[in-house]
Amino acid sequence: MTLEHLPISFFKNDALTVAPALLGKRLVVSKGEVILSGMIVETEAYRGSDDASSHAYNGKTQRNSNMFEEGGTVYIYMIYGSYFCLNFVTGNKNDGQAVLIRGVEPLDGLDVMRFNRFGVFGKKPIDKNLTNGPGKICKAFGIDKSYNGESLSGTKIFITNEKKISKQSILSSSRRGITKGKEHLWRYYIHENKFVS
DNA sequence: AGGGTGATATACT
DNA sequence: GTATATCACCCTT
Repeated sequence: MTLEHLPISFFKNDALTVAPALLGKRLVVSKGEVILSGMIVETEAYRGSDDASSHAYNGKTQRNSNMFEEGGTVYIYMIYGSYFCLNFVTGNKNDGQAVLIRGVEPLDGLDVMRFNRFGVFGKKPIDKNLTNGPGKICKAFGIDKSYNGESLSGTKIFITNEKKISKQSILSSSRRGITKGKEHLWRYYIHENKFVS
């Protein structure tokens, strides 16, 4: 497996550029001996002061402060009291932009993921239910608030090149779960991939 | 379709 | 300090 990090400069672009470009890249989470990884298949872009449904819209708060860090920083938040969501900050410091990871196709550590999600080991066939949603990904990968503020240039969590996705198989749609403001086609996903939510 | 879940921000005493 | 509304979700029917 390729272990070359994507350069941090990759994340210092607009969220609308980074979100589709992340499709087909590999998310790697390293826990000592155990490596968990998967291919990113669905993302959503969130911008700053011009995006009413972004956490950053009303400026910096205790929860979202890491969203105002420089591109290449990890932003984790808890939603509905139960689930964590994984985001990568994009652009420059104080932009308040990020990309939410919504769908991942598991590659390494499937048995551990299955245990994290359902509390059982086993060699059952890969279930799309494992990682087809932002909360599910964090549960499967064991990502919690302790990853908030980590840099993607480190070894705990990072992104590598996996596979080139042809432009035709990248589709976009409106974002999910959005109730505020004007909605845009800022959700990106790989056509007909099983792990899209 | 409907409910569980509790952290978070904001607006009040 | 308390109260209330609001969630970038998941699971079960």
